[in-house]
Amino acid sequence: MSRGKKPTELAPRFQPRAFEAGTYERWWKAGYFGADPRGDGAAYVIVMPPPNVTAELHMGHGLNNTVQDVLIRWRRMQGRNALWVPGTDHAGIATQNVVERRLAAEGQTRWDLGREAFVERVWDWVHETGGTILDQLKAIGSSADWDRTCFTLDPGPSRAVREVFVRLYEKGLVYRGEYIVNWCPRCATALANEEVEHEETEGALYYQRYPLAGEESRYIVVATTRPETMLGDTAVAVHPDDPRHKDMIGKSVILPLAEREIPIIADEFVDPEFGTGFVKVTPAHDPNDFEIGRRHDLELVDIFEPDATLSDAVPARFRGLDRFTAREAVVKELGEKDLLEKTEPHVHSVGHCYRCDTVVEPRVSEQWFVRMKPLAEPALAAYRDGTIRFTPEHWGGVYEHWLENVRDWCISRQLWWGHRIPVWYCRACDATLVRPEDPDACGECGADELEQDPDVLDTWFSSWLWPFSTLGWPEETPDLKAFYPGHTLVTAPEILFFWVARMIMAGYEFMGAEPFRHVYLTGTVRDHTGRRMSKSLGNGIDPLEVVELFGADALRFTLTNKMGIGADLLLNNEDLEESFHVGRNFGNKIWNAARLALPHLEGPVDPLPERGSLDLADRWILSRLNRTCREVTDDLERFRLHEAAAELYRFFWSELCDWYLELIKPRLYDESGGAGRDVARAVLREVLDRSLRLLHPIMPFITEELWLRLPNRDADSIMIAPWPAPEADWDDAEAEDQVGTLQDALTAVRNIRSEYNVAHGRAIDVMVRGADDALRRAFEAEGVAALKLAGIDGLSFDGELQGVEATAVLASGAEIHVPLEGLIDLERERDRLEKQASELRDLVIRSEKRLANKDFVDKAPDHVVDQAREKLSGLKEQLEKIEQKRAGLEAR
RNA sequence: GGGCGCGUAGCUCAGCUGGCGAGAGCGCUGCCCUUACAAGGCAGAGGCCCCUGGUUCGAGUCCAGGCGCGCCCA
Repeated sequence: MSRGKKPTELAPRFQPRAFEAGTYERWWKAGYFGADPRGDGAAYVIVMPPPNVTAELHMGHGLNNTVQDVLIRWRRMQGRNALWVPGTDHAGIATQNVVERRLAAEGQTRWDLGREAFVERVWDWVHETGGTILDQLKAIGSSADWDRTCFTLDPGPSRAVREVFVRLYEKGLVYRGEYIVNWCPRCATALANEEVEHEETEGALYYQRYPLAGEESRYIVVATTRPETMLGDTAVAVHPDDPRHKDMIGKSVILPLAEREIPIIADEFVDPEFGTGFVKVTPAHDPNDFEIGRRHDLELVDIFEPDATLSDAVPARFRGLDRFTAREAVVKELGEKDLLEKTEPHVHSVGHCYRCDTVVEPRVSEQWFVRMKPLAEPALAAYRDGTIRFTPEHWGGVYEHWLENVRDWCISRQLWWGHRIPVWYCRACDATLVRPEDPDACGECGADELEQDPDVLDTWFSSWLWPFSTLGWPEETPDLKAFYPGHTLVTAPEILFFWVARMIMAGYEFMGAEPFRHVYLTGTVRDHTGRRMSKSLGNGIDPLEVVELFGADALRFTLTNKMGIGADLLLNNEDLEESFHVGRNFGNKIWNAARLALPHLEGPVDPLPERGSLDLADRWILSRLNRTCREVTDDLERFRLHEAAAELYRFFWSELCDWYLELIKPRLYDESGGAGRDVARAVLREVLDRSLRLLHPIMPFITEELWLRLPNRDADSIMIAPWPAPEADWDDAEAEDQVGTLQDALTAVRNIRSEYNVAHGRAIDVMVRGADDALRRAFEAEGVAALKLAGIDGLSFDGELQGVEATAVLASGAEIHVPLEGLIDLERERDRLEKQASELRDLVIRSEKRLANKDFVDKAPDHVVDQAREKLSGLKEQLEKIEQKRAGLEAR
């Protein structure tokens, strides 16, 4: 569908709402987002970090997906077979929590409904809200291949999950066992170590007396931060080499309150410096104690119910108490019995559930685990040999450190929402069946009394397969062949361990290759006071509101512009205008540049003419454009998106709009029928065309809207137009030099006008003395426009000084004289010149010092020394002229 | 306890591999509704680049230590 738009349709103001949605619709219908495994060009693949299926878009998603879309659009324009795989995640705990909360509002629990009905309810919720977030991603312009949208609970990814579980089980890398795990009493499930957030907390250290068995008048003192767990103590430990307590090893104490006799044992783990050197050992409720318990074959006394109330394992008076109430009760009773020696304030780290922030309880239970060491080896090697790289680089070290110390992964969750563990237990013969498909009968005894493991798998157990499960694995699909391994992963650093590292491990284990080569970790979005934006703090910004107000391009440009490598990103949630006006204003600038340009591009436009027929301004802008093109491409290659954005902003605004458009106006408006107008039109078309292409990955909508109105397009959409390459013969140092000095001259004149408040309408005469060749030729070539730009009426060279005039000396040595009879204030002029002279004097001194240093002259590279010499002579000339002029004024 | 990051204009930050007369946006000052744009134009003010040492001909940039602020892991 070839489509052109009439330039005259352009509204005077940039109104993104008028076209963004329609443009997106058209792209989609044209199939531009889709990638074909048989497509041309080398593949370039990004898998989208799947947002929670019921989530709503927040600024973190906005940032993340902007980066991905910039990269994918750029690579697509470069001719790569670009695939961006979208999808959503079932987010086990989070989603189940939401639905449970909704049930609670109806006065129900999931137990009231039963497993099947509850899961139905969750599906209802997912069907109701799922997909919202994907539509929201479309609103910000994301060009993902939506036809491939995947959900972690879809049949394909589900099959991959089972396949992986079975393979790992058969390899001995998945095992079941009774271990101490992190337990969230509110979610009533085990968590992986990574799912626990540690927080420094002001607590207390309780010194408790445990009487010696048989010598009740003597006691030892243990220190603990968690007195309530004493009810589950099964030993007291000391360090074997602790001279103070050596003689106590082998004795026993009477555990107070519980009135049980427990041994005093020796274990290397005990830190003699901590407390009294005696530590209580609670193997069922502390990870270290659990290890001690194993070594000494201690009994496990689990004192908690799943909801962290005290169980039947404790004396009747404590049963049913919540753990924090129990702490008070225990402390109170110990005090009453004179068994509490003292308490001291103590800061220690307390684990919290990453989903509900409840204090996590270490608890022994039977769970499924993945043995991680063997999986970590290739993932580590891939980082160390440079196969996988990180931006910012320092995250590589964090990744490496985690992998070196990786612990086994608890993958079972006591939830109902998720992938059910593919394990069946035979009630007849006790066999354990681990199968990718649901079995009908026991493989051992043939009985059909099978019971499936009630637990589900950690959500991350499906997302770690994402880079290949979304492409059809375990089938050997054409997609898998064409699009694996992928290339870039863009995500937030907080899921480096949860997701990124595990994906790399899974990639090597199941595909024999890395899932991507480059990991780009974004910063964190914060509010203007530096707090992380979050739902609970209520300080978030809804990206869709920003799109409504200012447009997706404004959102994207602002975010891109603000994202330094590794830097957090501050946005004012109380003032969206303040936060996003930069992007919006830039859009408006682009829009208005087109409003000027497009009417002049109506009718046939010539191809870019021979260099010989180009004006100075034309040669200059093409040279600058070339530079911009190189820099932007280089920035994108190095993931320096913020610099690409800044470079484009600078080029478009400060060079194209401020100078080029102004310089060619006389030619554009020239009705005389000369060739000049056609040349200007051809160059203008070319420059706009390329600038818009370079801007497209960051600002897809406005660039499309305007690009479609350009004549001589080579594609039906800018999205599939080729990425500009620099043209060797556009580089033009001479033109850059000439225009540069012309800009200096005009700025000097404008400065004088401004200094003396010369009204805008009042044209002035300017006389230039000592102009170098570059300036002379620049004025010759661009005189008409140049004079207009500074409000110059008559320009002359090397004339006689008038006497009463304002003067400026350019870096090139050229003198600008503006006779302003009646306006010049001699004193002011002297001050002006003196100020400039004084600045120059400082520079001259610095410069002379540097060149007087023999070491500098000998050791610095020649070109640096030469440059310094030229600089100095230039400065001296400039200074001399200013001083002369000032002295002249002094004489009056 | 271990590891990492940050400290540059009033504010938010660029400044990557050392050569800077230190930049941008906002804010500020003055002038201008000049027919693409007041969401704009022109001109300008504003900086012990946290501190102290070191490496180097040369340090905002590299190294060490200190101070202050964050983050991650145990």
